[in-house]
Amino acid sequence: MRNTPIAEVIEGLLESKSMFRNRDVLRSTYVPDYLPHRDREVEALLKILVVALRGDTPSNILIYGKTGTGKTAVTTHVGDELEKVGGKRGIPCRVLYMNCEVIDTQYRLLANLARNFGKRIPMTGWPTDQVYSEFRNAVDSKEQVVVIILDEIDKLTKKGDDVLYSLSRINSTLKRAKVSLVGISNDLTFTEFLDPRIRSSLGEEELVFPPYNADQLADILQQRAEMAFGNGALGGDVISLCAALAAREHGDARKALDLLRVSAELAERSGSMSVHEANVRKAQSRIESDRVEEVIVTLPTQSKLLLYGITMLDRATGSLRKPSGRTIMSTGEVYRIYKRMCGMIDLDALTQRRITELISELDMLGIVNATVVNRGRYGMTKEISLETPADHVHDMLITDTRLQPLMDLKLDSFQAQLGM
DNA sequence: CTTCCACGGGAACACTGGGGTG
DNA sequence: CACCCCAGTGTTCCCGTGGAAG
Repeated sequence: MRNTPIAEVIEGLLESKSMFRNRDVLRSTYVPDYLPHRDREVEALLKILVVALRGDTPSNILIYGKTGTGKTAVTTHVGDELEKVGGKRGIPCRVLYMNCEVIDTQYRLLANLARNFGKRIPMTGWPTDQVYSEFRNAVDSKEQVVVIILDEIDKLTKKGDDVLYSLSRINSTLKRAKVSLVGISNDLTFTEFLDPRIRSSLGEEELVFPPYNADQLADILQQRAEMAFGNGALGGDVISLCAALAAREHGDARKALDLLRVSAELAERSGSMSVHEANVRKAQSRIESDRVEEVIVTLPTQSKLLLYGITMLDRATGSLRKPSGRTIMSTGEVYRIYKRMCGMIDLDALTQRRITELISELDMLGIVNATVVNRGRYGMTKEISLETPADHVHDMLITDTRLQPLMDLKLDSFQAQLGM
């Protein structure tokens, strides 16, 4: 291989037979024509929205369900159908999909909506209400039905109460057009923090998507596998294993699909023409470690340094701890280390208030475990422990150039500094 | 009943990157 | 051009609060 020109290697790889016929159908973003085990949900959603084609205003809808229960797939699928039928019947019907995890401010949401109607809105600069009226006027410029899908709507509620309020009652200001909102959330409790007026108008109808069980997941995988692979590419138990593993995690179809796709990719890379159970097991740990790595390398410098401090503490106490147990650290300890390290690499230290917040973020990302405990006379703190082996995290962190000066920091001298 | 340490909400601030207007 | 307005981000400052150990 070493002596072969790269061009030839590429040629060879391209010509070698692939077990895949169509890899993309295994991605969770792919929406098939038929969604197994979601007939009820499709029908329910369609029933609510179809009144728009009779000239009435459809209710606003909230859709709940854990990740990978088909919320987005069902909604976009129904949206497409609605647009098609509307077009056939001469009723202009627009379905706008907005992912609030990406479009996460009021301004950006309104600007994106307005741009869908050909308005030119600058990225920033205008007052929000001006963007709102641009959008409103664009919508009301003719008779039409507009369905706005707000995916991950819970991400918006923190900073976007106002926009939800105005959108939810936009209909009363429209003369010709009709607007319906479809909010999608995986947090069942998110309306609790909402202004009651918004809550009632947004949640006129509510749909809850139950998680898939293992059999249903297997059906979904079977459907996709037929499109994705050539004959005989899958070993006997591969699908049921993927389904079982994903079912264990609240019936997440996205996870099941990822498992199947990555298993197949691993098998292919190892030169095999079929996927086996072993590939699935390997894929499982691979997906998780890829996720962790992705999260860690994209962390802002301050969080990296904080995490670096946590790994150092973990490693330093490693020799003292029982083989099974993790090192448990408190906020105070971690903060002291962090501050010391800031001095070493010439970085402004953040306040403890802020660090508490960063720790919580690391917790939500699943990098560390942090729970608040009340130790009575000894006050309140977070008990922090690493979720992934310290050495592993450590190796990823020192690839950051700004953390390089800390590389030579040896464990023993560190322990000495701590007085251990 | 006190005491202790940090949690976490809220206001306020500094800055950035973009308006529009005279 | 100078100038002020606006949204958004990341941060600091201030502070009331929890709840078991002492």
